[in-house]
Amino acid sequence: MNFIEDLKWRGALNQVTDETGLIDAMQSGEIGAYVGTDPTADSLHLGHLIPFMVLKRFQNAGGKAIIIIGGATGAIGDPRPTTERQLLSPEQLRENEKGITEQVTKLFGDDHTVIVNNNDWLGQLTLTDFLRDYGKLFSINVMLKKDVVASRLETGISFTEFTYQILQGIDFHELWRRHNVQLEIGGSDQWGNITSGIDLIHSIEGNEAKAFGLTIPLMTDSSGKKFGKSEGNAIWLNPEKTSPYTFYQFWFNQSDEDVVKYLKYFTFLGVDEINALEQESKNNPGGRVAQRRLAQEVTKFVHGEQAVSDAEKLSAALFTGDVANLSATDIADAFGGVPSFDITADKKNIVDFLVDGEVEKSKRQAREDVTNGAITISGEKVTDVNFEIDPTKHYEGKFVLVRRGKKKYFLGTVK
RNA sequence: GGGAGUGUAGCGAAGUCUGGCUAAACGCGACGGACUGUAACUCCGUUCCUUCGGGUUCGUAGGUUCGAAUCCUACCGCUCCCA
Repeated sequence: MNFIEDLKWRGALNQVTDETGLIDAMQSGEIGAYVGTDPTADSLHLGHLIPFMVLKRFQNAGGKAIIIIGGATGAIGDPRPTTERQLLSPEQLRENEKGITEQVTKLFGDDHTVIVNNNDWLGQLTLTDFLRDYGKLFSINVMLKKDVVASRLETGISFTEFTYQILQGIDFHELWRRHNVQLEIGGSDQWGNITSGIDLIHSIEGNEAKAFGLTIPLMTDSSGKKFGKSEGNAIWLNPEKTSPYTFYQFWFNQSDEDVVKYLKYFTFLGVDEINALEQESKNNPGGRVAQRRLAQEVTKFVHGEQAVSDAEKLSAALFTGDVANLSATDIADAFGGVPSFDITADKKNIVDFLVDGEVEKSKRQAREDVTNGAITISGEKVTDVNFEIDPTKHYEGKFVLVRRGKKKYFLGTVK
C-alpha cells in the first residue's frame, strides 16, 4: 500500500488535490510535507495529534516532516466560523511556542524532521513588500468565497483575520522554496487555506510547480461527540496538564465501536495486526485487548515506554490491587499521576476534608457522596458524614488516598 | 435612524397574559449507586448554598404590592426586519 492507500484504509483521508501526482512526486525522491500549528496554548492536545499522525506516516513513508510553529500567524489568529479571536500577548506567544516546540520535537525526533517558526520570514516582511509581492496575487473575490470568511460576513470579520489565508499561503510557498515541501496537511477546515497556498505557489513559480494539499476528516466518536475530551476537559500532551495515567485511561476506556477506528488512526500497527485485534475484540469484548493495545501504543508514542509501564502499574493498583496494604513508597510511586493536595497530620472531618482538598465542590455534594457510599479513604469505605480522618493511620502517616466513585482518585500529601 | 422580538439554574426550554400552590416543570449534560467488561444499554438517586434553623436566585437597577420570574419604569445585552 502506498501512502494514500494506507490513509484511506485508516479512514484518515478527506480530500486530496491530486492523488496520482502526489504519489508520483513521493516516488521520484524525498519531498517534504508540512503541518502548521499556531501557539494558541502552552501545550498540544489530542486534536493536534490528528494531523501530526498523518505527517508522521508521511515521514515513515520516506518523506521529510516539516512542522511550522506559527509564531507570526498565531499573533494574527486563524478565523473561526463564529467570532473574532482574542489576541495573545507576545509573552504568552513565546511561552506557548516553547512548550509546543518541545512536544513536537519529542514526537518527531531529529531525523528527517525540520521545525521552523514562520515568524522567521513573516516577521521580516514589510507592509509594502507584503502588498507588492503577495497582495497582488490574491483576489479579494476568491478570498471572500472561502468557507470560513463567507460564514463570517454576516457577523463580521476584521481585516486582520481576513488576511490570515494569505499568511498561510506564504508559509507554504516559503517551505516549498526552502525545504522542497510539496504537500500541506491539515484538518478538513483547512482546505481553503491550503488551496490558497497552492494557488500562490502556482502564481509565483508557474503552473508546473508541484504542490499538493491533503485534508483529514473531522474526528468524532460513536456517540457523535467531538473527539478528544474526557469529562469535558481536553486531553493534553503535556504530562503536567494531563497525567500519563489519565492519558492511558482515556484510550483504555474507548468503546468497542470506536476502538478499531482509533487503532487504525492513532497507532502505527499494520493491517494484519489491527485485523487480528478487531477479531479478538469481537470474539471477546470483555477482554479489552484492543483497548489495552491502543492505550499502550498511543501512550508510548506520546509519553514513552516508561510512562506505559507506570500507567499500567497504577491501573493495576487501582482496579485490582488492595490499596490499603500498599506501602508509602508504592503510593508515592504509583499515584504521582493523580490529582493531589496538601494536608496536615491533624484529624479532620471527612466533609471538610473533601471540600478543602477540592475532591468535592460543596459540602452538600460531599455529604451526598459520603452517604451514597461513593467515598473510600485509604481503602476503607466511609459512609458516616461525621467520620474523622486520621492522616497518621495509613502509609506511614504520609498520605491519605481518596477515591470518589469507582475510578477517580485523589491524593492528600501530609506536609 | 425606524420597527419587532428576546434575556430563566452547566446547556436547551416551560412558567410571564390570569401575582401567592415555584428553589422554579420537562429534556440534555454532569455527579453518584445497582448491573457489567475500568464498557455500552438499562434502572435508581442527586444536581444554588447551608451551621439543615434558614439564606440567596429568574439580564441590571429601581418601583407597585401583605406578597413579583410573573405588573410598572429605566438601563444593558442579543436576534431579526425595514432604511
